[in-house]
Amino acid sequence: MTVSRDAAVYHHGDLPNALLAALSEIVEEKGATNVSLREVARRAGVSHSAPAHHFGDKEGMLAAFAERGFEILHDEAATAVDNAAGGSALIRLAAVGAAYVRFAVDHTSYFDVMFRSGIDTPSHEHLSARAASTLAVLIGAVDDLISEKGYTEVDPRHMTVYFWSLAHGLASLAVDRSMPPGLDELTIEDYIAGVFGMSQHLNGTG
Amino acid sequence: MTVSRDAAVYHHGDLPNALLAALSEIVEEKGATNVSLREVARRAGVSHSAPAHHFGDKEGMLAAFAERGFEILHDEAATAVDNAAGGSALIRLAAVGAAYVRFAVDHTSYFDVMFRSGIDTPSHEHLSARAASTLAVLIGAVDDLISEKGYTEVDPRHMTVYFWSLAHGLASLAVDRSMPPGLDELTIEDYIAGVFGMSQHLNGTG
DNA sequence: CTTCAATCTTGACAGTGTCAACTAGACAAT
DNA sequence: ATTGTCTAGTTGACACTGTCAAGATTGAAG
Repeated sequence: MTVSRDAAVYHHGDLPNALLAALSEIVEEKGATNVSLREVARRAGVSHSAPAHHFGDKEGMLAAFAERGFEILHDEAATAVDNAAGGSALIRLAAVGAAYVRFAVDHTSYFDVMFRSGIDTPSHEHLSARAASTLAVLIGAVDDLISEKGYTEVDPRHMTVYFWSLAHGLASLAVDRSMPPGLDELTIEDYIAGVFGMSQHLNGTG
Repeated sequence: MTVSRDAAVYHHGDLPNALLAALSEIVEEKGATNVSLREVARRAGVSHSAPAHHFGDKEGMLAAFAERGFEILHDEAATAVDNAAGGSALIRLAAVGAAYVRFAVDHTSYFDVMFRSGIDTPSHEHLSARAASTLAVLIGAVDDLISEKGYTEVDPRHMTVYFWSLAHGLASLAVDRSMPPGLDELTIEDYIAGVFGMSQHLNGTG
């Protein structure tokens, strides 16, 4: 994505996308906490303050990137539900969780910026809207489970937090590669099967 | 913790502790990603490069702080197990999880630095040792559950990751205050009861 | 009293985020 | 063709940052 910089180019055509692509590279190399606006600009072949012109400030740039992350996550979670349409509600719920973890592992730079770059999500309107609509996929799957099982004593909000915690926690551990000793040689699919299988085992349906 | 700076003080007596106390303040105010060595130094009333002298560099300072966080978390988790010594192994396991979440909420600055400041834990020997011994508390509680229940088909490593994910995920959501709509007015104790209660409900013992 | 190591300071350097002022180009109206 | 105007990008400056080398100060051991 690094671009040779001969002369000033005043109309790039699609600079915001180019900047976010450069950002993605840098996050992958050095982590979300070691990003600088100026290096993003350098890699995109533009002047040092071009990014701020498009995104307002550094946090704005990270928020724009995180927004895209939520779009991708939303789509992948929704697709997972569709692909598991033939199974039980619990299967679909586990599919959402697995999609969440796979997203974190396959798109680490997005996950890193979304959850660990220090941006204040609520203060970015578009970003928090995307986050909410992503969460809605999970909530829908939980509601399906509750109505399928006919649960009456279960608070759906608690169950949502339960599955969200499970998925987000596993995703965090996997991205950090901080698995327990003796478990770090397993693949991410092993973790997913183990954890969501544990959930089903404890549920007595596995 | 801010100290008036009249003249040079060459032997503070306990500067490392004073620096980490100042760090804690700043993290609480502005988050772990907005910390600077120089502001830490200013608040402790010393010169701008005193922190680097004690901790090597910025990441070293964060690592030293994170190390203390793991010590506290270890102690609180171990205490939780002791306090639940009369109950079942599952009760003790839930107590460890609850202690984990309470630690994150009550000591947000520690949690923030430990897991979201971008430090590379494995490259800090003391830090990763403390992290491992903290994890050992959880592993012990899992082993107890498995032997108490007589599980034979359950991989203890999978079960460890399961409970760790649950606790770490809930802690992350709670610290970020990113709970589902309609659930943000509940207290952290509600979340804990809901999530670990969910775990027991699915297990058929609650 | 001397030496010495540890503690902390001073000063410098390159890199950073942000802001104001400037410029280049596209595009429409005349 | 000329003009005007809006958007996109630049330039230059400022205060702040992490890091490093060199110096200053102190407590303690001999």
